[in-house]
Amino acid sequence: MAKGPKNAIQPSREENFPEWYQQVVRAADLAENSEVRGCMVIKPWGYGLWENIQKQLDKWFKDTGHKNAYFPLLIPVSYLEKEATHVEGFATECAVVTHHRLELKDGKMVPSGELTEPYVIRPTSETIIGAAFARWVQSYRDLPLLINQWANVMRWEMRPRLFLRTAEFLWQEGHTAHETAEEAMVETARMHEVYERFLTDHLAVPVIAGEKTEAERFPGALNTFTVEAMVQDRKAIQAGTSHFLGQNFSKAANIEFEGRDGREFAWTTSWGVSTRLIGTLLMAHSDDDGLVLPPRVAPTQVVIVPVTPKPEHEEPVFEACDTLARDLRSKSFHGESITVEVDRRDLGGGTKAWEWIKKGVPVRIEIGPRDLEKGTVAMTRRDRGPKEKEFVPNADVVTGIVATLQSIQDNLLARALQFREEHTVEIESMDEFRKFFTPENADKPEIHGGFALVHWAGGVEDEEALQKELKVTVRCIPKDAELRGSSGTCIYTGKPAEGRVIFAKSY
RNA sequence: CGGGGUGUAGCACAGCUUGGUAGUGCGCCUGUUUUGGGAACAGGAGGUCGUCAGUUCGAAUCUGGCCACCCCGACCA
Repeated sequence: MAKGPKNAIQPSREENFPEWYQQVVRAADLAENSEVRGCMVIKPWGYGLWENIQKQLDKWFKDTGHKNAYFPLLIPVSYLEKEATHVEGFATECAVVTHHRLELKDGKMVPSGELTEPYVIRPTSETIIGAAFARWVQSYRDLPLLINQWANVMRWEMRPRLFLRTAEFLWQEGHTAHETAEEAMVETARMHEVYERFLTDHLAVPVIAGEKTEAERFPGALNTFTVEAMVQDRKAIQAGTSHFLGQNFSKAANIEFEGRDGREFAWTTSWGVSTRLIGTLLMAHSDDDGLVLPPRVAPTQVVIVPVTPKPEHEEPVFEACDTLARDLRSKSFHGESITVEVDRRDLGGGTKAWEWIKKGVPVRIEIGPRDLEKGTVAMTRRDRGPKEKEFVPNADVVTGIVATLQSIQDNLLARALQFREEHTVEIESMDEFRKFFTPENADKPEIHGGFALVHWAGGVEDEEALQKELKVTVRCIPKDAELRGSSGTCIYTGKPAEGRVIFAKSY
């Protein structure tokens, strides 16, 4: 019997993290590159993850008073022009629609029927939603207006990577309008917290919540709040953002209403997360055997693999599998019935087992003839080694499954948190700072760095200089008082600084 | 947009220097034996060699144009 390699994914994370990432995406059958550069085909296993993310977040959006709606894919260029900073921020990555028909010329279809005004395919929808809000809001009694949209957007990226940065991606964008600045700020903070809670409790990804500096702010926003995660190459990834837009967009789009004391402009917010969450999830938890999924978002939480050495075993073993599947499905985990799949495909047991390992299914159960005799099953957890098989009495599987799933969920979070803490340091000098962010091997940089908590009082130019020198940026000004720490001296400018910020390399 | 590289079966690649009619591994199909951790054997299907032109009796192989993709940089919520 030929043995496969020790680990399912080559190269390992240590050897080549970006390549490992791509191999995990492929091995787990999440998505593939399409014939259109920068666009991806999201396959059922990847889309199942997105559906779970959607389902759970959507519930929270509704719980906090929002309603879903849908706005057009095409946005008149003149709309983008209305907000100066905004157009500047997105101009370089817009796909532009200029024609509305094709004509056959020399056997080729060529665009014809030029539009009088070109459209951009939405890179985000502040402007077109703003125009709708302007129509909908007449009086302070129409406020607050709390809208969310699930949609695709397009940003023409130079260097695409599946889930992390693609030209087209799926996301959710919330857009709200309020009577006062205070209400809008409360909304911004509330959704920021929703994201923080979702990443922590559902994706088991610990995040640092905080505010962006001017250099990293959303084009057109007064304040941008972010949740930043650390993934296993110790880089930061922005997992969700919530923006306080002030009156910038309401003035641009004329969201004006009859207030309690005369005409006023509304205060707006916007907030979003995207399919990037899937890339974040992957890089936070997966190992050298492939994807590792937190039970709360796994498309299938338990897989049952029948082991049938002889044809005559099939009937009783399949029956036992189906019975167990039914019993497990009758249990509920966080209010949803447990998702179970029985893999009856006619393939070698080992092959099937490894497929599910690579897909990251939290719990794998094998049932064979010997188990039928003893009334047990063989159980493995994806957060442990692939050979750590436990033989569990049948009845205990059913009674214990909820606790097992929760234990995996908790373990993943604890593990990720520990990883982040191990690679978060307070730094007091530029020498130390440079050393922290400089790989020892310049030709083939090893995994290095992490989160650096430093006192900072620099401006946009100072951040740009550091980005140029070390490829690091301020990820956020942490909300958490403990991380923020006490006042001190800016590590770069020497000016007094109110507290610490987080520097890191980022996606 | 600059610098480098690669296009050969579903995937990964060899063959090219020295032109002679298409190969290997994985995957796929059929059969037999297998099956408690990535099975073995036998047989089989699958390719206008990125594209257009040139050289030649003959081009995957040599020459030129074009196209696509990848890496590095620039850019990037």
